[in-house]
Amino acid sequence: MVEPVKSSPLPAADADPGPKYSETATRILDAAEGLFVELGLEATSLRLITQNAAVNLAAVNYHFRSKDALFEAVFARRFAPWARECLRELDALEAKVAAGKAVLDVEAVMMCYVRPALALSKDPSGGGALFVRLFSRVLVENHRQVRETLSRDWGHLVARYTLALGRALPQLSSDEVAWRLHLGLSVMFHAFAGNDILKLFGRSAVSARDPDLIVKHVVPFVVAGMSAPNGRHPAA
Amino acid sequence: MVEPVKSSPLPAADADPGPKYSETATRILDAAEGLFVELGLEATSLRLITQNAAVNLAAVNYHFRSKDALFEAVFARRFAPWARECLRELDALEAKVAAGKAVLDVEAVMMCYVRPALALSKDPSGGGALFVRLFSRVLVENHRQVRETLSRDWGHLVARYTLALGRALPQLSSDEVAWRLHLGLSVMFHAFAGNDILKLFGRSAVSARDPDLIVKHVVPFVVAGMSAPNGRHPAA
DNA sequence: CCACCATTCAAACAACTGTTTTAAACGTAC
DNA sequence: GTACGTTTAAAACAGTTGTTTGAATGGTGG
Repeated sequence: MVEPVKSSPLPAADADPGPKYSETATRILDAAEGLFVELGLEATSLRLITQNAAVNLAAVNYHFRSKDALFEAVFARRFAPWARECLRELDALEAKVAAGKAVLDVEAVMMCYVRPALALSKDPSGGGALFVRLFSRVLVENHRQVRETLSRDWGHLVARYTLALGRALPQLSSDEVAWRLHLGLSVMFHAFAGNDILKLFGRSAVSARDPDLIVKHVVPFVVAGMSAPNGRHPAA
Repeated sequence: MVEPVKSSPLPAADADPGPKYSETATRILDAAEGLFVELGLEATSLRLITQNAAVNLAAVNYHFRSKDALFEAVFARRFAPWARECLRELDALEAKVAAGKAVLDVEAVMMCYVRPALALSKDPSGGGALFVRLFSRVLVENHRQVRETLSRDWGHLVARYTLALGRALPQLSSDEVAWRLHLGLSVMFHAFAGNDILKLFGRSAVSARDPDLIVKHVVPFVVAGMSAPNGRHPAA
């Protein structure tokens, strides 16, 4: 359980490092993370968490207020740095475009999502890969608290992607841009999360979970989907 | 709670009608369905179910063996007819193709999924729309029992789609066909389930849940994505 | 050394969980 | 009428849940 050395090439002076946790709190967060992903919030008991973390039961309510607050902390610990990286990617792209050193096309915008997601999936501590799956649980389980935090603190992130994609697809209405972003992010999100419907049927020929392989297949798919000609409804 | 009249134009002689439930059992299934979707399996207590269904607590263990078996029954009640409809679509398409009355292209194959999914979403009882969301819960919550049932009884359904898509995309390797099917089904599945990531951030410009609107936008996206030129990895 | 703080610990709290049991009522078919 | 499958009712079962309590512990600064 050695903390990985921060390897970001640019320290990003304005980055809020976020709260620091004691060793006990960190052990709780790590244990809870894995269990929440595997079993879900409701099916994971505090006793199982503290047992896996080798800490006392009361430590959870001491360091975090409640089980729900613990879940929020587990989520926020990974989400905030990731979202900041997404913003940095968008900033970098727009700076390059402004300087005439890059073109703002669909692929460039999508790579601003793919690169942070790929970095997460390859996080050597394994926590990043867990987080992606945790995120998809949040999506379908619809946790009220997390949803409020996301829309309050990170709504502008979505706005940034929407704006950039709109510039890359000027021939589409803003309505259609929103749909393309919705669909495109959906594929990538669930691809990285490993939410494989075919696997449910025991018939997934998609080989395992190599993040680079995911990128290789998902990027052409999404770029083509997003760049599709204007939607006309095919005969049902 | 009036049972909708079966409106299938073709009775499909070989269709297994599945188990019939008493009125009490049906009321339990209906109440459980809504609660499982909204709260999840673990967070839904039998007492809440029986209270919503206005039946006695013991009725659950009488009609279904256990809570887990009830969940399976809730899932199977909607899944089986839907999967049979998918098979019927594939049969019909292949018959048409064999007779020279249709071409086996990507869109035709995908419509064999879209039409049943659309019918579900428009189910006037509302149960179909609930089921799609329940299905996505099963996907991320990874219920062992349901997974076993699906791979045992319905694995061939996936094989059928894979085969058909492979014929529609003869220039792709079977590996790439599997990836395209995985990604394409993923978009459609989560689109119909309403798993909207942008909504999590409170910034979904995607107007509501009109199933026809979903089809209108998702079909061109998926067809384009699936028909994308062979994947080469763009520079990270 | 003592006081102070944060932390840990075992124990207990009331509430809720799925499930079972016992009993009594209901309608229908033989 | 008697038997049977169904349903209701109320109660109890043994476990587990999140949370709280109060005492014990540990190290740091005065």
